Amino acid sequence: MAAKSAPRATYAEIAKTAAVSEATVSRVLNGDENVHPDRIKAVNSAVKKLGYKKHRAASALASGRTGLIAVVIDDDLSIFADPFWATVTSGISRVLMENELQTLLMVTPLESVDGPVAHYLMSGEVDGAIFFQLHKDALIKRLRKQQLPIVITGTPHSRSDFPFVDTDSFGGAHAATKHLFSKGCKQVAIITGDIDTTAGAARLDGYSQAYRESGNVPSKKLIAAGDWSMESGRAAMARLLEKSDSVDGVFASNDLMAVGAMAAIEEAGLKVPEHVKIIGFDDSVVAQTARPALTSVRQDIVALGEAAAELMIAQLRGEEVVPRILKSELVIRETA
Amino acid sequence: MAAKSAPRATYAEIAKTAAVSEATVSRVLNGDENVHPDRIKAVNSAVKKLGYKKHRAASALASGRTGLIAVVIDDDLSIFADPFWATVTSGISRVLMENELQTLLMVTPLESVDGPVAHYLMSGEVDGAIFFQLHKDALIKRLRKQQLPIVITGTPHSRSDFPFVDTDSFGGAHAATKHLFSKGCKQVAIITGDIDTTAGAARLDGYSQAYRESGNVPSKKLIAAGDWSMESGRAAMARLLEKSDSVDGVFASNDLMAVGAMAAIEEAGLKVPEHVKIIGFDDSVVAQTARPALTSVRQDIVALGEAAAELMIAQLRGEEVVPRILKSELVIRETA
DNA sequence: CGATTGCGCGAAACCGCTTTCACGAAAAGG
DNA sequence: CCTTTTCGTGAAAGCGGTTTCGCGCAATCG
Repeated sequence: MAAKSAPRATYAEIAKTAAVSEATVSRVLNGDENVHPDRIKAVNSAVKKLGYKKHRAASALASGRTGLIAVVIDDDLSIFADPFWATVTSGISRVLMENELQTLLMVTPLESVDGPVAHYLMSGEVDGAIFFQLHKDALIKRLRKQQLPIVITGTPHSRSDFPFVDTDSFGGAHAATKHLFSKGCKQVAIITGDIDTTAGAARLDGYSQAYRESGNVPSKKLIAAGDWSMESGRAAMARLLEKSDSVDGVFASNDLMAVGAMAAIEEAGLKVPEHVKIIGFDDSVVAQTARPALTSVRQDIVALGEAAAELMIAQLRGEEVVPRILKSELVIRETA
Repeated sequence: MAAKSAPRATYAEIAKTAAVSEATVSRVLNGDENVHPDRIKAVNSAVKKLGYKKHRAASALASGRTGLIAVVIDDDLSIFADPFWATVTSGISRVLMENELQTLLMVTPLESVDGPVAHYLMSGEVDGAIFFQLHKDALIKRLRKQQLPIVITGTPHSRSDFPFVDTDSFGGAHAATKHLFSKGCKQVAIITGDIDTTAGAARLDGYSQAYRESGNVPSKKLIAAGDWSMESGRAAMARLLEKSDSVDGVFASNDLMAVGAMAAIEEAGLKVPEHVKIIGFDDSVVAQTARPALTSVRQDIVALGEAAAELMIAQLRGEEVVPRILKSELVIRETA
């Protein structure tokens, strides 16, 4: 049942038509410096003439490099339904592909440091791993110790020396909050995400900072906890309206909660944005389909994935790597 | 920079501790029938004792089977942002993983039959390919001719003998339309998706059929063309309201267009569901965040992916394969 | 100008598993 | 009881690259 692929050219043939040894072919194809220009040319033209493509498995076996980068989503399937991760993944995939690397997708809870996936990653079957939604950093530490190049998408908790990429949550939240004040809001509340996550915490910090810059300190009453879900946004908003009827601006830490909050506001007989202005975060489809259309903090998600892949590639090359924080941008629609 | 993986066990060691030849080890590990039970046991316990894992690259080189299944998304990045495909992919990934196969993600336009991706797929680097969003079936035909196992997600145009999996678009549309009639609607319109796609056409057919079963024939005026986008839904609805002010039910071929239609209805000063009832298709997040919450046809998207993977595996085993159509189900919320 | 160093290159071992081939032993057949 | 099959098994030849090793030659040095 295996594919009856067209007969492949091999080093043997290239070596013959270029009149060099297979060793030299290998050197040329792997960019070894110490080869005479003439031979390089000869090999390259033979390669072109024969339409040669390197056999990945053979190369992997001999060199120990598989050309595979795992994209690991440490969770059950549901999380991948979030368009966010899918979009990041597509960015990763594009960049890797351009660099002759392949994207191996692993959607699975990483049970433990000894689980099958962990084992898999550690056994040299991939050249590197990019993690989303990090739950277990014990595993990551272990992998790093084994020299496996790692990139984390999202800021890791232990701000250790893991290479990571992230959106500027703090800056986005800051800008959103500031915008609400500039629109004349006096009592700006926040609906936080899960503040155990670094993104949740950073967004709260950005809000607080902007609040302080406005000359006041946000009262506890203006901070309502959510967990990223629409329903939690609705509940949080309901609580805010109860505690303080003067809330006239809300920064929700993601779009889903913002939409939930809008529902609560409407249920309370108030109108967005007349009575309460609101801003979300992510600029997801939901922000665009909401009515009124939701003002939101936009992150360039594809770019996030691309950055992750680039960090990976840098590591593979042995370059030093620094975390990368991507700018976010306020997209103004109707709610604020 | 390669990973300094723990020293791997090899066949040599297993053979020694089990006191058999490497050939026998291979037989046992690949499920060859003709091995004495005692030796099978010996090998298996040696494997366990040594914590042996097969070296994929070596195995691939020797056998020509890579254990890799490509998931090919024939489009640019944007399409993968659609949670639909991401969800399908996660279903695929899970099933493949359970069967010791890996998911190779390729998000890229398949330019031509001679493009790099095509070449890649044909050169035996993967054991099979699962396609989404098929644009070029010339390529697929070529791949099949090369014996490469293929599965298509979504009904292919040329209803040739490609193995495919799909949701029952016809049935879903039929049920939705019927539901609108049963709710007392008299003039039920449809907003179609791109009817060049098989899904778009099937949904229109389901609608028409249900309409006829209600004892009437749908007039042309009740059929408005969309292209799956929210904006096209809004425009289509506006046209419908113009042409016939008595429309009191709408089946939109996806959720995004349904949401667009709701906006148009509201802009016309009408209310959902009092004046116009509406049903979408997909039961995506958007259906849940919409206000009023959108009644929609739900497809089990993860199951779709799983089915695709299963079809793939069946082919790999050399079994005969028949297309699989998954049931859809109406999720009733507030709009109908 | 002989001795040392460095560069470019080919021979050959090797990566770890799969598969063909042939052989001895046991089972079946005459 | 001897021949023909069948069955279980190991030796060994790959699969297609990569990499070490060492050799010949030219450049460098004293």
